Amino acid sequence: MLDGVTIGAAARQSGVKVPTIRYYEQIGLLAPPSRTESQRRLYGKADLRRLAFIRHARELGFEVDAIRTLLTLQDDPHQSCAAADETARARLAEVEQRIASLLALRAELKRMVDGCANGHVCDCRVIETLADQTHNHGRLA
Amino acid sequence: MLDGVTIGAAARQSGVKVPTIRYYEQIGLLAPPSRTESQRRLYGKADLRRLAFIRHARELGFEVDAIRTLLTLQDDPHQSCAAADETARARLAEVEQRIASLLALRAELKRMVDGCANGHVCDCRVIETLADQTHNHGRLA
DNA sequence: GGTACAATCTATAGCGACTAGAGGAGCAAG
DNA sequence: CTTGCTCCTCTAGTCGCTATAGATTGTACC
Repeated sequence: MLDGVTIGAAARQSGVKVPTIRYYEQIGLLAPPSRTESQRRLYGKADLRRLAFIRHARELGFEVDAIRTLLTLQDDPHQSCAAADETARARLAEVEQRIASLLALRAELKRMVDGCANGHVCDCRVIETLADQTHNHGRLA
Repeated sequence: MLDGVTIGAAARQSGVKVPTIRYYEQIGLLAPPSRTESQRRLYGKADLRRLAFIRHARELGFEVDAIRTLLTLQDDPHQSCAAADETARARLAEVEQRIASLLALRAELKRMVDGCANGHVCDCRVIETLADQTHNHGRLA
């Protein structure tokens, strides 16, 4: 199977934008695909799967370097999966951290918004809340 | 008031790094402070408050442009607070969205990590989970 | 076949929000 | 006086794209 789909179709199917696909090729995340005579890229099934993989991982917040690692592991499945597990674990910790801080943030934003009488005159606490530095984690006074 | 603290002290007190303070000045988020004879920046109380405000807002995930808006409102408190409220509301929506997707992500990562027998041989599902774009139980190349 | 228009190509520059480095000057303490 | 820290300016790099320019090429319709 030497033929495949054009970059546009690949973009549609994978959900990765055209320039982003080219960018991934440029940074070596995606191998250069075969080309038509007129130098157009042709993507096969494997490329599409790889693209979907990348996209999914990016959506999950994995950095490109982490994805590179995962892809290497994928390419050589006999390797230990410890690295993949490690990567996922690190990410999980990160995510839980992030969730916690976003929950705190949401509470604060809610407080801010609630403090502002919706259709009323300026009784707004948004700025005061932001200016309020009782969240001082700086040492000293 | 001609004196104040140096940029290093300001950084320590506000929690904003020295180069970042200079950067904020450069992009007009912070007014150029007074200087010593040898051209060192001197920050007063108001500057420190503003820096803390900026930092707090950045921590809350406000973009620099949004902060600029908030600072303008702060500088002229007679203006309607609707804009500030609006900004905060938009941010809140964003944050709730973000939390939702992170919760989904956490579930997926947990599933991934749990799928990998901890100290054991490769039974690892990290890569499969990531490659699985349709939530089918397909295998990958 | 002609013509219009979409998709593709390369190459380069820009974005946000910093961060790092070079190379030099000032200042406080031993 | 010298060591070592802080500070100065300036430029360039980071990450993960995104946008633009200008040149082909492929496709659809007549």
